[in-house]
Amino acid sequence: MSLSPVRLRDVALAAGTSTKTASRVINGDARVATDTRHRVQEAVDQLGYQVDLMARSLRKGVDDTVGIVVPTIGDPFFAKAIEEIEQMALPRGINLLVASNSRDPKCERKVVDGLLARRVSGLIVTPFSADYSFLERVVTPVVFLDRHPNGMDVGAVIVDDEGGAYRIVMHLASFGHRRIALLTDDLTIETSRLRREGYVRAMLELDLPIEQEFQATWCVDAAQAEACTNDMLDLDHPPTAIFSARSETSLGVVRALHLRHRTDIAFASFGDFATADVLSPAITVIDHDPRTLARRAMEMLSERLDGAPASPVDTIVAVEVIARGSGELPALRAVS
Amino acid sequence: MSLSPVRLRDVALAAGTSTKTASRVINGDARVATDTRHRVQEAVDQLGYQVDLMARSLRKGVDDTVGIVVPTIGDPFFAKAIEEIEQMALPRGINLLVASNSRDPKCERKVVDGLLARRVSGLIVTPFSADYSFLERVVTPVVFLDRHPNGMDVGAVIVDDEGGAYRIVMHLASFGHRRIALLTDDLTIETSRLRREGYVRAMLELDLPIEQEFQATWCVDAAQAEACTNDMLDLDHPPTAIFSARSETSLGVVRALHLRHRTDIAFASFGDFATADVLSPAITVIDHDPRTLARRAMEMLSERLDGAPASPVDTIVAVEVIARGSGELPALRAVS
DNA sequence: AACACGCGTGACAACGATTACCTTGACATT
DNA sequence: AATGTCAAGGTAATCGTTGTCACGCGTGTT
Repeated sequence: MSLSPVRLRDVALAAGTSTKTASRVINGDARVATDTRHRVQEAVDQLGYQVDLMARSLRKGVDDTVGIVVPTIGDPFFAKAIEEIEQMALPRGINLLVASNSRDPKCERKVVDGLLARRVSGLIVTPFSADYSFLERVVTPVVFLDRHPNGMDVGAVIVDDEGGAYRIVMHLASFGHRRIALLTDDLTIETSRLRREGYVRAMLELDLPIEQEFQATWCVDAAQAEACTNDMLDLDHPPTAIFSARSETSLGVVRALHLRHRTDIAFASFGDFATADVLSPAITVIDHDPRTLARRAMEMLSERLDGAPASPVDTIVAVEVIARGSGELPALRAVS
Repeated sequence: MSLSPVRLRDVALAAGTSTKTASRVINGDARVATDTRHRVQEAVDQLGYQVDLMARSLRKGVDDTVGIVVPTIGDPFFAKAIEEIEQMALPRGINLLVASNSRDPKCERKVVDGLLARRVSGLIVTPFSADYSFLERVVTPVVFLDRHPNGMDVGAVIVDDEGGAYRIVMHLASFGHRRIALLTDDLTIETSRLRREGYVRAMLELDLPIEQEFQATWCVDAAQAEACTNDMLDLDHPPTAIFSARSETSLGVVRALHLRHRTDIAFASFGDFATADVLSPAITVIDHDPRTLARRAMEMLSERLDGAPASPVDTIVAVEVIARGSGELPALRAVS
C-alpha cells in the first residue's frame, strides 16, 4: 500500500536507536555521536529509506514548496519564468507547484486559496484582476511578479513598462512617423495600462494626435490582434507605424502585415519572440527577459522566507530597445 | 503562526458536533442529517475554515497532486503540455507539481524520487536517458509522455515519430530532392532516434545515399543547429533539402538559411513553431500537438488512479504534414 | 564536595485530519 | 414484543515525523 514500507522507526530499529536520533541524523543535526550517525546512515542506505514529506510538512507546519500562479502557463514568457524559478528552487530541495488563473478573476482566488491550503512556504503570483486584499491576513509570504495586485498596496517585481513603451514610441517617431497605432491586451491589466501610458506620454510630448481609430485596446490573443491590424490598415488614413504592447499580439500584427505584403509599415513589439530576428524585415522589440524577472522574484521570496519583511518598494527591471529593422522603416511622405 | 488558526475542531465546536461529523460534511458524506450538515456548513463559512491538505494527505497516504517531469519547462512544446494537464487537473482539485530533469540523467532520478517522497498520487514523465527500472517497485502510477523510459517495458503516450519523419522525407523527395540532410538532437533520445529511423527508411526506399556529411545528429539547441546548417551549406556538394527533427533546431536552420538568403533550399520541420507560417517562405512542418499528447496522458493517468492496470500498449497520436511552401521548393538541376 | 554545564540520547506528545469501530435510537419486520 | 436494519453520530487510534523535556554521564568550576 505504502509507497515504501520503510519508516523512520524501521531505520531506528535497524540502527538500534530511537526514532528521534535517526531523525537527527537525517536532518543533519550535529549533536549525534559519530558512530551512531554512521549506523543510522548505514541503515538508511540499506533499507532505502526516504522521508515522508507529508508527515514532515504536517509536523513543521509548512511544506518545502513554492507555488507559482501565472495567467497562462503556455505563454512562452511565463513558461521561461517558471523554468527559471524551478531551476533556482531545485538545488534547495524546494518543489514547485504551478497553477494558472486562466485569466479569470473567479478562478484566481480559488487557485491561490488552494495553494495556501497546501501550506506552501511561499507564493509567486502574477495577478490578473481579482482583489487580493484577502492576502493581507495571510502569513505566507507572497511576491508579485510582473504586476501589482488589486486592492493591496505592496511592492512587486516589474519591468519598466511605461518607460519602455515611451522610448519605443519616441524611437518610431524619430523615423518620421506621426500616425502611430497602439495594440494592447485588456486595459484592466496593469502592464497593458502602463504601456499605454508610455505611449500616450510620448504622443503628447511629440504633440501628435491620439486617434481613437488607432487604439486597439482589447486584443487578448494573436487572432484578435490580426483582425485589429487589418481593420486599421483598411482605414482611409491608416497608421504608418504600429506598436504592439505584447509578444502574443505582435504575432498577429506580423501575420497581418505579412499576408498583405506591407513591408512599408513600421512595427515595434514590447516583448521579444522566437523568430523576431529572422523575419523580413526583422522585428524591432523591447526585450524584457522573463528569466531576470523571475530570478529577482525568487530572490525576494527567499529573503522573505528567511524572515525579511514585505517591501513596499518595487523592484524594477530595466528594458532595452533592440533595433532590428522593422522599427526603423521611415514614414513615407503623406499621400494627402 | 498557523496559516489560519481555524481547525476542524473549531468548526465542530461551533456547530456543536464532533470533528468526525464535521469531517463528514466537508467530505460530502451522505450520512449526515440535513440540519446538522447545515450548521456545520455555516460554521465553516463563518470561521473561514479551510482543510489542511498536509494533514489530510498524511492520513490518506497520498496527496491530491500530480507530478510532471519534462526535460525543459521553457520549451514551448512542454509548456503547452503542462498547461493542458494543469487545465485538466484543476477542476478535480488536483494540483500540479512541475519539475524538470534538466536533460541530466543524474538529476533525473533525484527529481522523480523527490516527487515520490511527496506522495504524489500520480506522475507524468518525459524520460530523458536515466534508467527507470526502479519505478517497477513503486506503486505510484506513472505515465510516460513522448518517449519510453530506458530499462522498463511499458506503454507510453507518443507520437508517430518514425512514420511522420518517413512521410516528410518522402514529401521532400517528391519535389526532386536527392540530397536531403538531417538534423536531430542527441540520438540517445528516443524521439530523435525514431525520427532518424523514419528518415533512413525513406532514403533507403528511395534508393538515395545517406551521406555522413548530411547527418547532424547532436544539435541540442538552435545555435548548434545553425552552426551545423552553415557547415553543410559550405560543403562542396551541399544538400538541396533539410529535414530538422525538432522545433528548437528548426529555429537554428531557419536562422542560417535566412542570413544566407538561401530561399532555394527546401526545408521541413518536425514540430510547428510560432511564426512558421509567417516566414518567407512559410515553413512546412509536421504538426504534433502537445495538447493532444498531454490530454491522452492525463486521461490515462486518471484511469490508473481509478485502479486500471498499467498498459503495455502505446497510445500513438497521429501527426500530419502541413505544407506551407518551404518543403515544396523544387530541387534545382544538379550543377555538376 | 557540591554545582552547573554540555553532550548524546530517548520517551512522549504534538501536528490536523481521517478511519476503524462503536453506540444510539427510530423504524420495519416477524 | 422481540428482533433486525440502518441512519446519524461519537471515541479513540492513527498516519510518520519532529519538538520538548528530562535523563545519565563526564568535566570543569567554585
